[in-house]
Amino acid sequence: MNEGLPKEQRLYKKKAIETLFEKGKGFNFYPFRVVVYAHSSEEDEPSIPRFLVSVSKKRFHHAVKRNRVKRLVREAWRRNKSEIIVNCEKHQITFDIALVYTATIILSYEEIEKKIKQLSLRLNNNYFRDEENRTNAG
RNA sequence: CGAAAAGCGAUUGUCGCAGGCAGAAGCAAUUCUGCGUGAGGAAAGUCGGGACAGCAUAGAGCACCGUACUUCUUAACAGGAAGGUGUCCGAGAGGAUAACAGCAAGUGCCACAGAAAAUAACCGCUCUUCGGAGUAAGGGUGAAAAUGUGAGGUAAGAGCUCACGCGAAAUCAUGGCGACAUGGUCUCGGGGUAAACCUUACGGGCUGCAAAACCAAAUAUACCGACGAUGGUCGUUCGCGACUGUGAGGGCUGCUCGUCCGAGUCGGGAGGGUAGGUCGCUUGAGACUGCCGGCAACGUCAGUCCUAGAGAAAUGACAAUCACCUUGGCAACAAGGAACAGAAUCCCGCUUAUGCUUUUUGCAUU
RNA sequence: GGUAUCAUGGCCGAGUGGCUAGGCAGAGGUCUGCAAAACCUUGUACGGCGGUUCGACUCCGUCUGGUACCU
Repeated sequence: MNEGLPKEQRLYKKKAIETLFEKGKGFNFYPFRVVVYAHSSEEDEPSIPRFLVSVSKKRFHHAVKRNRVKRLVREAWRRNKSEIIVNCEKHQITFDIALVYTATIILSYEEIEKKIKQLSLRLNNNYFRDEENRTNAG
């Protein structure tokens, strides 16, 4: 039952979004620019990944196409984030992530899902393996 | 070849999102389960018009803006219907189209060319006392040149006069609710331009759901410059209160009035705080069907139905089968395709973008 | 979502319905031993479509694109 995407797993508060883009670290991962801000959970914050997808009006003029891209990306994320949830709970981490779609064509669902899977793997390696090493060492 | 209207896949499975209803758990926030609902004809542009809300349940005058053949229709409109007139197309029947009041109220403008662009005299013509006077027949440039033809008339000419036309204003008669049409009388011949100023008639208060209302949270004010009422009467528990004045300044649209508030206000540059939730929010000039009235747009009445309400912003993804279209094929089938486009307070229009399917209907040909 | 406003050469920017100024930049030349500066010459524009008008950058409608404000 980890495939849902309720409101608490989405990033919708203005302040949280500003914090993410201010403090988070970004890197390019075609077809996305990924911005991540992983930090220890505070009292009122749950230990889960919080997700945001953004498609610029500059690349897709029509709202129909923007909606299509957002729906595909959201769907792919929804199906492939279960491992990150487990890791977040384990390490008491709030994991804010923004996916900015930078390609100029609409990729198929298969391609996007493939990319999201690769991304998920990379995130798990970069953020949670380090945490484990550090806790073990410390 | 047109015209009008309707539709935009269906079912199943596995996940997912947003409202609603019902049930269960919980002190509550909320969670779980079930059922059912969830983009458009343009949701778009924001070009008209409203509803609704705030400002005085919106006042006067001027300014400003809009509209412009008539009648009807509508909550209203620059929308719609039926007619009228002009222009264009057509042999015709007929069709298409029009910001379609006024330049005969006033003012302005009309480049270049041309004698002259609107109280016409440069050439020409005629007369002459050689100073000049009369004259719009001829000049051919221009987008536009002073009503056309003929006759009379004259020094030469001219609507100067007459006849027949053309066009216009006024007026009368007939028909029509009316725009207008037909005919008569009389007066005229004034070039174009009002999407030039303007005139006439009618209409328009301003701002917009980021309006407005409520709850919660958070605060902090000081400095500089300008302007400013604190009077009277009554009551009094002597704190003050009521009534009535003077009043800077502010609200109401740009100005003037008018009106309301009024003890601090305005301007300047600093500094601080918030930006979370509820409501507005979807039952409405609603939709569909039928009768009747009307040429029609549309209206009255009756019955049935409830049909999105998000908020970093839902309405989705994948798979299978069946339908739809195109191409190939006798067929089975195979390959490919499916437009324009995504609600944001809500309606009525207009405009723009659009692929196909279905239904009704008109014309032409066979 | 709503309300305004703008669009003129490569860039900035004026423009009463009648030939679209000016500056910067570019190109060629003069000057110089070479350059700079100066001077001379020169190319390049009215966002698209339609209407009014004899004639439209200008007036009107519509479409496209940009900018600002309201929270």
